[in-house]
Amino acid sequence: MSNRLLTTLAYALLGLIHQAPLSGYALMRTFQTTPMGPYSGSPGAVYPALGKLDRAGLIRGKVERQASLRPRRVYHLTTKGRDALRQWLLPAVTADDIACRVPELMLRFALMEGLLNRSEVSRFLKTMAQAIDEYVASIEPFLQAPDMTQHGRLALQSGIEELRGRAVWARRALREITAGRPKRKP
Amino acid sequence: MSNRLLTTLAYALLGLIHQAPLSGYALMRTFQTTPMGPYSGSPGAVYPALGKLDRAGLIRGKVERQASLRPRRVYHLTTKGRDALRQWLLPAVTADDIACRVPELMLRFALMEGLLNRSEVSRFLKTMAQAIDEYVASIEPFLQAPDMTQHGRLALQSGIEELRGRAVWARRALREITAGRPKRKP
DNA sequence: AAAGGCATGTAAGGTGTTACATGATTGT
DNA sequence: ACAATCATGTAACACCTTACATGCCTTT
Repeated sequence: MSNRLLTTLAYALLGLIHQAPLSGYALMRTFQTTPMGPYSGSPGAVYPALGKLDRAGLIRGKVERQASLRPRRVYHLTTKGRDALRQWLLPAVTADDIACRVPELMLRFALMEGLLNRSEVSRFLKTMAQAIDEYVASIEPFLQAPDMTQHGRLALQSGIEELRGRAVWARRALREITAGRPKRKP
Repeated sequence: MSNRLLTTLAYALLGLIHQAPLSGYALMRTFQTTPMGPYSGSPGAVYPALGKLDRAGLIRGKVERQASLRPRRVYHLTTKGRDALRQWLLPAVTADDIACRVPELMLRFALMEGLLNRSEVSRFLKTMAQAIDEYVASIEPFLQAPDMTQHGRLALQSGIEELRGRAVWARRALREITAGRPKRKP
């Protein structure tokens, strides 16, 4: 079902490297020190992932400090890596994404700047708002379910409110991003 | 740092079994069909986890259909399992929880009914609201950072709004849960 | 009697975590 | 000279996913 070629971590690495060439350590630090939080700042995840991306030809590391036993590699994106990143960023948002992968959607949004054009970004945000509406409509009936406990109902309400907030955000972001490109008067 | 004995999935299983004795299949179905979504509805995760919990003495399976080659086990919680579940549910919420583990916090809230008393639940919600305030205050400065891209800023705003909404929710839930126990007039 | 849903389980494979090991650079 | 930080990497281990295998039960 999921025809993803890489893990979320790998795409996050590609996205950050696209914004600016970085070393493995700098990538780790980015995860640790910014609110991008839990896409893992552990060396045991980042270095093997970088090695794989390099072997797959999606990134290339330029070695500084060459004569040393400890090389320091600064990675940059290859054309192939750019394409792979675009393939991940591009798809429209589905209700299933909303049910299971909201954090990944926000990561995609944060990393798509400069890789998707304005109409592709608009499509992302529009389909995201729609998918939220659809998913929320599908889970709201659970609020009335008779076997729902008080805590279950409250937790579900919290989830629904979170998603409604994200839909509002998506529509606001859409306006902000399309701003400066006013509609031509007929 | 994390002195957790079990995985989130294992605690989720314990919590559901506490609400009502269930079979492995019924547990999987619960994950698949309710908005508890992605705590995994895959048999390759659920059955081994149940086996481990059984061997550890946290749950016990009553076998129906005994003579058959395919037993059907209905699991119920042992005293030891109840204690382990309580240990997971009880701790106050920290800013680090907010940064990395919000979904798990919501799961804890949904499953603590009937195991924690009213003052323990109150503490959970109060510390959650406080921890959110604290964490949001710590990440808000990033909005003004000069190297922030437009998408980065928008994504961060979305995250901040989500957390603010959860803090509002926590305080509302606190009122709802403490309702019916009015303060005695002096 | 066949089909489809109920129900339990295993095997292979990939990924992430933790902990550790090591080297380089900078500040005191 | 020493400590702290920068920086890269590996090994052991647990876990989850996917795919598969198997058996029971109800409906048509």
